[in-house]
Amino acid sequence: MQNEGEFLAGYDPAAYPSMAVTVDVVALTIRDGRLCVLLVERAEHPFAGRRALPGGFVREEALDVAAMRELEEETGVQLERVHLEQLKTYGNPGRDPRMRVFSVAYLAFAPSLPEPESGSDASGAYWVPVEEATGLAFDHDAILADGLDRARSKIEYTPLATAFAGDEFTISELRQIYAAVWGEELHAGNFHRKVLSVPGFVESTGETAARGGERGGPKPKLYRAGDARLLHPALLRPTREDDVR
Amino acid sequence: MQNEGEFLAGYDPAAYPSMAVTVDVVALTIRDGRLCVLLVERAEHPFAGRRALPGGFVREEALDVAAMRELEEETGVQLERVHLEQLKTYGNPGRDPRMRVFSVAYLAFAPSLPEPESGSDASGAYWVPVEEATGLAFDHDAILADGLDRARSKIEYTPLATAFAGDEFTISELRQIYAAVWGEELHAGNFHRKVLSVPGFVESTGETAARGGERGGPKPKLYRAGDARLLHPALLRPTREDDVR
DNA sequence: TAGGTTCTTCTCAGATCGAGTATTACTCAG
DNA sequence: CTGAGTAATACTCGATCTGAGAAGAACCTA
Repeated sequence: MQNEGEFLAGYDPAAYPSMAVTVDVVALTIRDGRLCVLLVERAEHPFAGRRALPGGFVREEALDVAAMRELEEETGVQLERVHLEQLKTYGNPGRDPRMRVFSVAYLAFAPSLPEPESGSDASGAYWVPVEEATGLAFDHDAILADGLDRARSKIEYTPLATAFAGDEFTISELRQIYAAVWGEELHAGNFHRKVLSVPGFVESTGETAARGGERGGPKPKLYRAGDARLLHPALLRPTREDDVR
Repeated sequence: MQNEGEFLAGYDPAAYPSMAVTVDVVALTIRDGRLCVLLVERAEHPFAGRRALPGGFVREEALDVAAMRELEEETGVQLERVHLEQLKTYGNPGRDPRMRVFSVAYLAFAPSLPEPESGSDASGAYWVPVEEATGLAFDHDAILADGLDRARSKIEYTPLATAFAGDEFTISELRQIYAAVWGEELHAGNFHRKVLSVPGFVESTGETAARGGERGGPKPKLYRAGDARLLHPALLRPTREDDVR
């Protein structure tokens, strides 16, 4: 882990506090049918030039306030419909070569957002498909993996997949969100039946989309998120024998 | 926007209030058919004389090592079969009147342990039925509530209920564990069918208990925990409409 | 020995599941 | 404008899972 020799050589631990608390955010969204995570390019040592999860030090504020602040700073967007929940805290000695750093990781589900402009002063943040988000700084690979696990199981029994969609969406769009997060296709007819049969998952707007799909098909009906907080019954992933043992 | 490196370079420890990181443990067990939590009586200010979750400062060690250490110090027992998992981190400013304290809470599932002797130098820890564990120090009431939520849902889709049992147990004992954690009775026949039908949940020892129940009934067969890490299908709680919305 | 208790296995109807089919409405290429 | 292909939605079917209850045998205490 401590491959930044020059940096560490000039670093005097005694001059600084021996520990710090940060937040790191695993912010997920769906772009072009792919599950993407928000990454930043690190300018400073350690891990200069490497990609990392957005994050920073916690100020005199609550933890979730710090997480939301970091997320808004990186995306440059006021986030209203974003879902944010605490994921896990990482504090192994040595995970940061400078000092003992405890990082409280958060998981965010965001509807598709504009790419942060690289020219703007906002930040050097950008969305990356999760399969391509490897080799991150610190232990952020592990944090991302934990976030993906959480996201994939959370949409099974909560309506949080709707947090990836706009205010109004079609059943088909919702199905594509599940497909993107789980990385596998779903049976359209069964998914349709299931979503409509779960009380409070979605509610009809009474409207239909302005036009059908790009390659044909009727105009789908529009729905918005319902008031359920849990899905009963749950929308389970196709059984994966491997994960069971 | 500044990243961690820039922040650290200009960081003056004297300009900021001191902070600390602690672990607190929600240790659960079943005693006499009741779900109990391990509490300690605080000797020092703040909250002197109040009950609290066992916990303490994190040393130069991993977080889960700190949690296990605290738990062993309080129970005075070497814990081998205990399940320990991270619960959530609490860091609201003001949750500790002395300074900013971030507490990483852990959740432990323990088989029934002997009551720590109050005469011993081990500690002033004791098991308390969860319904009676109110008015705790700091924000420990909220931490305990979160731990109970987690435990109640975790035994639905993982075999962790077996962590409350001994090495060998009967289906009936397992059912009483579920009943104690969920706070409701379960249909014995259906529970029996369900447990045996989930692959890897339990495996037969081939033995039967030395004697039947205290008030009659045949000698039940003995089982031990199987190798499953997830229950497929899950053992869902009777639907609670209230919790859904 | 009698009566009550518990373990374990069945039964049965209703809900849910995955897989497939059918119908209709739409888009696009030519 | 038309025909081919695609997608939204509804429906069918058999397999599986569910909760509720019943039954029989084993076992305890009185």
